[in-house]
Amino acid sequence: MTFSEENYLKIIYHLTEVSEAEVSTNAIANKIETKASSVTDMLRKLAEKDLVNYKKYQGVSLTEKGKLTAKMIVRKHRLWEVFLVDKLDFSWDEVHDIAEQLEHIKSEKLINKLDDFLGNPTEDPHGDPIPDAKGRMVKMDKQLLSDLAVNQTGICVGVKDSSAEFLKYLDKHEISLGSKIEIISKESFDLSTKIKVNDTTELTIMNKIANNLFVKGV
Amino acid sequence: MTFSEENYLKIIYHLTEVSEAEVSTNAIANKIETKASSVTDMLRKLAEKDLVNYKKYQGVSLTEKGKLTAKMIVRKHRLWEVFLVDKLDFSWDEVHDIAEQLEHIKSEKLINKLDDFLGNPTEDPHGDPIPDAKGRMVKMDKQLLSDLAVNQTGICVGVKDSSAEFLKYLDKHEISLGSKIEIISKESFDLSTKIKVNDTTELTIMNKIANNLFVKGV
DNA sequence: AATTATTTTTAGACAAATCTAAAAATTATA
DNA sequence: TATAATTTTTAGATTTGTCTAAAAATAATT
Repeated sequence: MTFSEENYLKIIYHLTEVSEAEVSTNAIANKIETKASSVTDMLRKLAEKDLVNYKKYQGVSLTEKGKLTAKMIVRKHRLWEVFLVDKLDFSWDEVHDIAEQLEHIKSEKLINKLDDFLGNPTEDPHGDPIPDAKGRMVKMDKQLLSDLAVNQTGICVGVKDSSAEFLKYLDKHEISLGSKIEIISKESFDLSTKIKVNDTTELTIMNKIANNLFVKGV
Repeated sequence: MTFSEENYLKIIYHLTEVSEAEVSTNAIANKIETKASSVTDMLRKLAEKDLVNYKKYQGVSLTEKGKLTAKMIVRKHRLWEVFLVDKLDFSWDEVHDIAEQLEHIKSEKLINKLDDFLGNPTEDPHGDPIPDAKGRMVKMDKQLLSDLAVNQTGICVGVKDSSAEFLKYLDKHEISLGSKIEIISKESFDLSTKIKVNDTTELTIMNKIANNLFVKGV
């Protein structure tokens, strides 16, 4: 299993996570920043190895084998992120790129020992679930902040967009996992929302923010 | 800097460490398990990048730039080994292969934070010195066990051969870093040595063992 | 010193992963 | 439903690191 093959599997996994439907060649090409023709080549190779279901022009999906492989990569990625944040004191906007590298380290024993060392966490620093050694993961019931009505309150439990820019925005406004967020009012004209963070600070956020923050109702 | 280039630099570094002389193409080929022709190709490439001094048929040595690069790889390798042993509870014979992968992770910040997390160790689990962020390393004065005379005593401070086989042999006979070793007698006929470990166990070892164990005189 | 043996390099080929450009299939639109 | 637009695939080329086999240089031996 090469570095590149693993990246394709991971991308396909993430793309099927949201929509469930077959993934298109172009969708993969965009995510992985390569050309459609390169994707086609790789899909053939992965199909050959029975990791994806691929029919020309019809898009791809992961086989069970492919799905498990992808989950193990995601597992490694997220465990390393926990390590970086909890043990090495990285901030949550710095860990993605490093975990992209660490996720390809091959050693089952290593990842299982790391899992234990970290106390078998079920979520990474962005609130995403961590698959266990068998690929199982607990899915938390969470909703987008934008789905809360006025006067409702939620606890921040994750981010949908985990780009460094968005995470830094949250840091700046002192929103992190566990923060209490109350919807004060909504402005339908510009789709902005006024919220109160941790019972103290009032803040007006744009739709782009509310659509990318996961909360759990209280 | 590719994975492969880093491996070549590291090998050349280790080969020059022992003898100081120019390294031959074949010496590298043997260590890296590849063909001499492949080595020639790579040496050209490394010379192009000003990482090695290379003249056809004359062998190679590292430039200052190449040496520092190699030291940073060694630094990463050894720090990760410390992490694996101290934090994840691996035994000293299991860590080499995993560290071979981890040493290629690219992030200065990561390795410096890891260094701090581990308490800025100066030696890895095999007693080898760990270069600091600037490439400096403390070299301990150590000698081979085979250089001790009868009745002399030393403290085990490192291994010359860090193969899993040798390390497991040492484990079996309860020799580890810090063990006290006293030379009881030497048999010149078969080059064997009778030693006493930690003031308790007597043991007869072959030359192959005594030549690969570093001790510090007491 | 001449010849043999060994080491090293060159030349040409290959596999993996990518690319460009063109062809084929699918989807959208008039 | 024809035609246009888009997507996807094919064909052929490129790069990186490797290989084999042959040639060139160096080292060893008689």
